[in-house]
Amino acid sequence: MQELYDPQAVEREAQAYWERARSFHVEEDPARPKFYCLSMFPYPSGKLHMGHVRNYTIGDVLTRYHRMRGRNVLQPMGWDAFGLPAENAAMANKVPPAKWTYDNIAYMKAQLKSLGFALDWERELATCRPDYYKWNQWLFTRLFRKGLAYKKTGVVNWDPVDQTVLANEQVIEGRGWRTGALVEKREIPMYFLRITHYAEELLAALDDLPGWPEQVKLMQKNWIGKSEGVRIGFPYRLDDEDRVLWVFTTRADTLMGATFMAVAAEHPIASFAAERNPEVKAFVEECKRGAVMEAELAQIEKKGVPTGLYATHPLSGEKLPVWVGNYVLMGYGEGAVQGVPAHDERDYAFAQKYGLPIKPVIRHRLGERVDPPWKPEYAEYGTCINSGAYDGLAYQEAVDRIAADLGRKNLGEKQVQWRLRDWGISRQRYWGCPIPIVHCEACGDVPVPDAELPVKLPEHLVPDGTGNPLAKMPEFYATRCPSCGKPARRETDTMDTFVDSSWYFARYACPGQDKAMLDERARYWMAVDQYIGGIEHAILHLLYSRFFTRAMRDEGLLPGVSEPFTNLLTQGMVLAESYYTDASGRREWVNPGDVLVERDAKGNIVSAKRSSDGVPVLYDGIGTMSKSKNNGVDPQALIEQYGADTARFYTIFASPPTNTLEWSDKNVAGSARFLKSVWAFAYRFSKALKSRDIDRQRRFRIHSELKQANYDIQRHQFNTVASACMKILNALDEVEEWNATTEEGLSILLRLLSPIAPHLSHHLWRELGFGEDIMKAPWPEADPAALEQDEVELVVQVNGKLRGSIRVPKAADRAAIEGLALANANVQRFVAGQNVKKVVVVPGRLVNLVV
RNA sequence: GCCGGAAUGGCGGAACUGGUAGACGCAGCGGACUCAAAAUCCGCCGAUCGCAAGGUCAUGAGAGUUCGAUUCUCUCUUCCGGCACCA
Repeated sequence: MQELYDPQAVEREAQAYWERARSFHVEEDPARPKFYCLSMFPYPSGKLHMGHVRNYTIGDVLTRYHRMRGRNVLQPMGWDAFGLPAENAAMANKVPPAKWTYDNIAYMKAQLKSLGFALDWERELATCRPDYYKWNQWLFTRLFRKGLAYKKTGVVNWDPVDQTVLANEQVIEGRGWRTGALVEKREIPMYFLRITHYAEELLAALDDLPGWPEQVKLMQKNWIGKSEGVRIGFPYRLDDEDRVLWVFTTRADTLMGATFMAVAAEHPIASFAAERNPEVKAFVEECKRGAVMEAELAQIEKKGVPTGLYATHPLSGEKLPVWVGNYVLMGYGEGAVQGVPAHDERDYAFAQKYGLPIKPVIRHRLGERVDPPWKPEYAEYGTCINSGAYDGLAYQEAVDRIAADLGRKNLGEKQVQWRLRDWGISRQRYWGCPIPIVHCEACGDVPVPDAELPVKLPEHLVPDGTGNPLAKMPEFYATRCPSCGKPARRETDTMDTFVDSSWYFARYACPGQDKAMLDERARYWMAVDQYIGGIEHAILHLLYSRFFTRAMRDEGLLPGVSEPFTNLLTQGMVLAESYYTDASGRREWVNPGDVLVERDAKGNIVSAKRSSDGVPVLYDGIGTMSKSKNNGVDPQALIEQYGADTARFYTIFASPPTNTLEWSDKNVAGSARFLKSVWAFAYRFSKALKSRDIDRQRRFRIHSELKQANYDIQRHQFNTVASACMKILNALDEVEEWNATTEEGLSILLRLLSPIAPHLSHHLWRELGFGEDIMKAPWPEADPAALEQDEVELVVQVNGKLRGSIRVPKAADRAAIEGLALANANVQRFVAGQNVKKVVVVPGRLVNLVV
């Protein structure tokens, strides 16, 4: 055995072994329990970043662990290959998105291979390939025929200079990112998927996902947002015609306190009023300026303007003014609300601002009055007052009675309302999956027949930022109607890339299948047993995937499978420090790898300079790795300097998977040092003369660590598993004793370490003669006999404060323990002269004397 | 603004079901080896009082429950993620 650890050589050799043995190839095997372990696939942005390394290392640790525990483990990999960055790169470099994407895939695939992940590459897929997106299109036509996909108008960000639709990301402070023009809202026809059809099921099924973090389930629950309330009609007259203005409210009990109505700027009443009233028109136009982002909308100043119209209160007959309000969302409920200033904070602010009456109708904890300023108690449930027939009723009774009374007048009924909206999938962009629809003047929107699928996306175009190039390309859009054969126009919008990623996990099960979207192999592998990815996907991607799985189930593609992911692990983000210099007048970001930092004894930064030229740099704090701040750490450099095992070990050791990980080059050196000392220890072991002795002390320590490590691995706290490896090595290394316990300990250490640092473990396992392939060795379990102890140490507290410790026989009874505790000299100092009122004994842990 | 998280030494983090706060590692300091440096090895390492034994304080802030709270409850602060066209 070589004396020095050469990670590059060890890794090359191990990877060649796995390649030769096809170690990661998997097939369906009904005889063994299956385990489908999946990490979210990457967007091929250029090269791997540390977030990828972390994500795939976590997945690989679980994959190798379950493999050693005898499961048939599938871990595939692919590419989320459509999307906006490819178009941006295309514009910047005048290269087609396809070429840029395929080049990136090739580079990143080589990087993934160099990290030694146990991936079955024979299942690789890329969403931009026709053999994949064909099935997006196929399923879309099925959903379209069922009415689960349909067309209606939707609102988009419009850049009036480039004459193009912008993504939210491309709108910066209300302006287009390339043109700087003020962005406007525009309504255009789009295709929607009817996710609301499954709203009830998507909500209820969250209770049957014990393997998901509570936090994610709660976010999804709130996002779906079921609320039970009452739909209420307020009659009004328009153009000598009787009409009804409908609102939805969860607070029908406050109906008698309604003093005004407010409608969204897009509401038909607003449009009608705008035609007659210039003030309303100006306000509606003002509302149309700006972007569509909810976060922005929610923070703008609440404003409104009266339409001049009045609606009739359905119970009191009072005339209520109808306003247009910029805080009313057209997309939620009816696009109109009742204004109850006394019991709703937003309505209160609105009424205060415009001098509208405030009429308290609920007795709240502070009494019956509503006086400025607003207090949260005003919005709480209470009994009705000033409400005529409803006085004295509590919330539920009031709602029931009011709904019943409204029902008799045909002006209301109880209703369930969802916050969840249908999913608009149309994108006016080139680099995506074409929507398989042909627009025919005679036949309308006709889905492309199966035989003509896929609708192929031409791969040679270069977008120029002024709209979708497909719409300027007759060879693409000029076609004939599949139904009547007359000339027709092909849809040029493409699908939201979230569609691509909503079912890829099932497609991995069916490599090579070109006759169907999925086949019976998907039934063997689905659902994914462990899904791993960033917390930033907690809502959209995961919800869309849950929806798609149900849509596929109902198409007969996945019988009996409703949930795609049985267990979910949401990893934290990888952060790094950022530094800049403003020597040149504007901020120039310096990569932390090029910064020399000087710290004081407390570790605070005293000064920092660029290593290349000594220019002083300033510290900007810690944040997500990004191109704009030039603080990305390139995993490639790390792999080249230390090897893949160190990169993997560090990302696992640095923090638990769910935490954010703050990058530090110095800590990497510590991980490298540990792997080096494992090698050094193995080398000395290989040379040593071994006895057959067992030493109980060390064996106890090793098996205690192992027991804890096995618990930690099950709860996915991998950083302490890495610590356990260090602790075991420390225990082995403490004495120069080469016996049977050393050998056992080393074999435990290598197996425990192998999911994290597989190359080194693989090499040493063979080198030391433990076996042919460590992946085929059984996972180590703690030996209960090794954990037995005759004596235990108990901590002694007086009034909850630590005052000493005692050693007692394992079987000692309460009285004996109490006696020993009181005999302790330091304990005596604090007990002397006082009454012991109570003695708490926690077996195996502590004694607390209360005086 | 709304929804969901997080906060422990100079730093990353540990602490099992409410039971010894700071495991393991990094950085730092002192020493050994060396002509010297690197590497390696040994020791120290929350604050504070004390010659020492030991004491006191301390888990973002403030309250509460408990024999005992980093852990449970309430209020607040700061930071992070998401908000439907970034992926």
